[in-house]
Amino acid sequence: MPELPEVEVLRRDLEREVVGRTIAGAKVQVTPNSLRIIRRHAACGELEGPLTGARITGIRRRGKYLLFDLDFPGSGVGEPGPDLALIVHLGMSGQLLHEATLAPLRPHTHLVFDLGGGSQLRYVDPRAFGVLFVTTPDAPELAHIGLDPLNGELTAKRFSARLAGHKMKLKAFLMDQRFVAGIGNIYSDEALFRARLHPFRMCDTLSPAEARRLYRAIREVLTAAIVHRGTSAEDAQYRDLHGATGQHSYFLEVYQRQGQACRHCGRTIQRARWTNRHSHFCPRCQV
DNA sequence: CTAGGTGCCTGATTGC
DNA sequence: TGCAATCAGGCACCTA
Repeated sequence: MPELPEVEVLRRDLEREVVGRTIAGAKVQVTPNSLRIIRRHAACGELEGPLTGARITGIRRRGKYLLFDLDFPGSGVGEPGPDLALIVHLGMSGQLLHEATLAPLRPHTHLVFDLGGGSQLRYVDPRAFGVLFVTTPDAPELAHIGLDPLNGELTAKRFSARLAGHKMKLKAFLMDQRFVAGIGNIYSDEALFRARLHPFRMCDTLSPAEARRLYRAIREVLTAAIVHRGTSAEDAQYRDLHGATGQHSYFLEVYQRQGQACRHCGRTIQRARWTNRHSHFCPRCQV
């Protein structure tokens, strides 16, 4: 499932391939799932209208959200900054694919953006947990998203302070988008393993050294995953802009390795349920 | 403030 | 062989 590294890989691909291009046309494929994905708009036209004729001037990321900055050639000449933003959240199974206009539409294609020059940007999402909408460039809908662990916003000091102020499990803290932006089930498990911390430890029981260890582990795990172009695990259908898989699944230490030996100490990796979600961890390495 | 539950959805897998 | 049940997960929303 797309978390920060997967969304960042996609952002970089999009920056290279679609920034500077103009959306010649936007079309919602009208199905119940498609309408649910664009549910912030009452009608397809509210999305198709504003997007048509817009020039893509930049791609930003906030946590797991992608923001396409859009400019309109005719409007606000000389005004700095974009006029509008297109927000995309991939949910569980969303894919943004740059495909030839002549290529047949895949099943579960919900939106098609015509980029001219014989190519299209397509939003495909079998489980349809994704969300897509247009808003103002400051995107007030994303105000709840917390600090980014990689771009300098989340310093070790800020992280430790936030951690100490909460009485909840580490797993819950890491997954909560208000505190650290962009971490989901895969990378919370991997970061906790790397920091040698048990997922059910309480935030306020960590020593300063342990908090720093967790901070470093988060950054190292996310950075490595970006280098490997993301995780495309068995049930994680992540694909990049060209439909290619990421290679980070080969580097996972605990996620979906339950029953297998810990590569560090040899003990069997455990899986434990916590409020409808699973945590994977080594019972010896993680305390 | 936090914990924990539900619903949304499809495809792969498991069970009978 | 075939069909039904189960599970995976992020997030919004709800109650205690």
